[in-house]
Amino acid sequence: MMENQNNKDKLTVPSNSKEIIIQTALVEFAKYGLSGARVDRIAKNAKVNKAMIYYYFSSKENLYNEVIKRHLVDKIAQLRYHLAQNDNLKTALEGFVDTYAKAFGGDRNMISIILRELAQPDSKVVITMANILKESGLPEQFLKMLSKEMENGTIRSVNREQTLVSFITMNLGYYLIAPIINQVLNIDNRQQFIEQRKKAIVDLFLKGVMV
Amino acid sequence: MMENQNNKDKLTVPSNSKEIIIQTALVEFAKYGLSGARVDRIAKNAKVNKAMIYYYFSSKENLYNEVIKRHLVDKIAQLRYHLAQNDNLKTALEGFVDTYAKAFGGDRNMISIILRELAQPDSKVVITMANILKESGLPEQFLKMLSKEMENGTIRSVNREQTLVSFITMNLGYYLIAPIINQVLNIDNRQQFIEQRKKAIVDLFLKGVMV
Amino acid sequence: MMENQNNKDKLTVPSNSKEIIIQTALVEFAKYGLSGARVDRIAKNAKVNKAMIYYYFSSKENLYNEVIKRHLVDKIAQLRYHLAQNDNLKTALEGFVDTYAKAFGGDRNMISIILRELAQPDSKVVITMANILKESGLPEQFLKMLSKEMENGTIRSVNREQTLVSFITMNLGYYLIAPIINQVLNIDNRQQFIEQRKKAIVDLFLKGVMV
Amino acid sequence: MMENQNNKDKLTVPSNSKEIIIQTALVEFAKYGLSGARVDRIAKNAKVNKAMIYYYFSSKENLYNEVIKRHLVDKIAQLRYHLAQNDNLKTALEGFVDTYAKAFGGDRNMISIILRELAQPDSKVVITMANILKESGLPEQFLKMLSKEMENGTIRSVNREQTLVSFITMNLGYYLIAPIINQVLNIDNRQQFIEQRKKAIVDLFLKGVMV
DNA sequence: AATGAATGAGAATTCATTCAT
DNA sequence: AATGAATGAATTCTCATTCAT
Repeated sequence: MMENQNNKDKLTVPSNSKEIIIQTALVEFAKYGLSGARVDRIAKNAKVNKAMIYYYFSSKENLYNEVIKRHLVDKIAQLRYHLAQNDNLKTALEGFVDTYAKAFGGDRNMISIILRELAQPDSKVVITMANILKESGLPEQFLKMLSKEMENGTIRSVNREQTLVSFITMNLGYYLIAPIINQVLNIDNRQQFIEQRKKAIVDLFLKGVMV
Repeated sequence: MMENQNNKDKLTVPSNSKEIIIQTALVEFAKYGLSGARVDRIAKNAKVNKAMIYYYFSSKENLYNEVIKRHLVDKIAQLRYHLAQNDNLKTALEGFVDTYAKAFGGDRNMISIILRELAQPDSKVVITMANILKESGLPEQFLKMLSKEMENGTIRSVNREQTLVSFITMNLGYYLIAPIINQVLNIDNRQQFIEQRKKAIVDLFLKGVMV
Repeated sequence: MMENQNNKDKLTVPSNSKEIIIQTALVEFAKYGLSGARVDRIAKNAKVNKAMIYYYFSSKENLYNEVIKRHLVDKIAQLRYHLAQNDNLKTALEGFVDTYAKAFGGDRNMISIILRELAQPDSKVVITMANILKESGLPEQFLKMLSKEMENGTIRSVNREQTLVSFITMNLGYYLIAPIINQVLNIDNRQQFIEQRKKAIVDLFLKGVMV
Repeated sequence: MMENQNNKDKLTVPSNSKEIIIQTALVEFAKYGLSGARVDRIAKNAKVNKAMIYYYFSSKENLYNEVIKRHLVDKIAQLRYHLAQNDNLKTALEGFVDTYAKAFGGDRNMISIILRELAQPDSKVVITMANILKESGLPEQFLKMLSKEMENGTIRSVNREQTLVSFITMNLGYYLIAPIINQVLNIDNRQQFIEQRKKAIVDLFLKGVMV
């Protein structure tokens, strides 16, 4: 009886080594990539015995996949959660822009991991990401919004796919090449720049598609 | 150019192993990154003895730097060479857009390498690239162009830096995340998409900044 | 037998994990040998917690010894039990042959373990087995039987040790190299082959030693 | 020119590390089995850098297979070479018996390896051995010899397969269980025992099959 | 008895780099 | 320039064993 109770108590406080490993590994993989990451270093930084990493994840590569799964799911969840309500075009765009900023403007670790994956032509992670995006319905929703506005005559006739890509790249693009941009333009107040960026994107885009 | 001439001049034609190694290494580094690249594999693919790589380049890291130097210099040269003449805003933009397409729309190897470098916060390569860009005067030139057009009243008053970033990301952004975009939008004719893209960028941008 | 009774008598039926572990370990050691066996796998197959194996057996090697002790004792017991009554030579031989078939024709696990032990020059298990055999009096009994028959003039004068070895190897030998024999001779009905074998051994041996 | 000559000279004295590794590994695998063998120990005993083992053999398992290939080929070659001429039954048998003694009475290393393989039900090595044996035609040749002699009336009617198995096990069997036999029968002069054994086998077998 | 987590000492394998020729 | 062999320091992964509860 006491044992059962103990077990139940334990369930509420499961060993958090696994979590610590995942968090530590995220940073390691972001810094060094899959091949450059060192299991030893992860273990040391996570303050766990190296064997525990194999106990929970069975291989470095698998740990990598788990890290991505975990954090990508988070990012996607954010995107979905902040999904703009389609009140009118402007507020919808502002919603999107804000969501990008929230998802990628903060923690740079996942950005690093994604960049490295983008470098591999047939990366499974990229394929998965694309599929998740597709299935999320977000791109379609954006395209439909454009169609509707064109029909309404609110915006001029544009190539919808290209317009979508323009919007995405204006948003995501900065987060990807931030290290270059920041240096070229001597940006020191990153947060302020992002706030300006959000406005500038909506501004340029809206004017750009208006009749 | 001078280099080419030198090579051709030499009567005692040196083995072109060095060149072959650089080309093979480019592909290897693009595929696997610096830490994932294998000297063995480069040697095998280049069909040279592994020791020769050390004979010519003394270390893997040095070979990597040589590869980047060589191909980045090429890219920068292209950017400078195609540098738009400032006839009027539209043709200038078209020139820029075309230059991006020429520089990054073809061989994806350097894109991969750059993506991986962008993933590292303090990448020396990124810093170098940023410096080269800065010193090239291209950003400044673009900003000045905007200033002039604003003064002329040709375009409306905009945040110049943000506008520059928007323009760059609309251009470069696609090449960076092409693997995702292509899959999400089911793009099979890449070349055609790029042609459309060039027009769409200029179109959206021009309308976007017009008074 | 006494052991079985004990187990059944105990009202506070102890968990039979120990037994299950021994049986599972037998299979594991037979398949992979001592060094190839995995405590994890034994635990998993026995459906017990790995630590329980150490609780009961304190080490892998000790578990191995327990397994051998248990099953070798069984085999020896069988050999003793079936020990032929020395009515006449033929029935005695038939008894022996039958005993071998019963001891080694069924479960191949102990055969595997013995084969691996035979592969080690100074295997303690082999030494123990030899001692048990020696002390069992079986070889001596066989040799005496031969002596008596030679005195009686029932069989011709032969080297008794070699004759013993011939008899043992004809019996045991098949069980040891069965995997090869079965394949070379395309034997599919193993049981039938063993029945034939029993007759053939007695037949060849008897004729072979007759005057 | 000088270089070419040098190269040719070198070809006559290729690095013998590979050979040394194979010989050392044979002993290691015989002693400890595949899973018990240590690459470190092989390297140390062979006095080569551990990495060289992977340079030549790419994995421990592959080294094991190469060792077996090499030495099994040797053994089979011996068996074929000593293949008895079918003058008459007795000399043929003597030839066989002698061949077994030559093949298995000397170096015990391969015996150990074979014993461990026999312990694994679906050992590829065992299957290969059986196939080689089959294809060698030896068993068939023996069976045919028995048939002919039965037709001639030289020997009595016997189950040919069983008779073959009896002959093989009388020969091979001793070499397999020598550690037990030697101890049970207090054999110290192994070589002398083998000489006696050769005679005893032929003697018992011949008498056993005679009309 | 029983469990999940943890540990530490290996053991296999890899790989950049160097050497001898 | 070129090659095959060699080296040594990692690096990933394994596994018997133990601990805390």
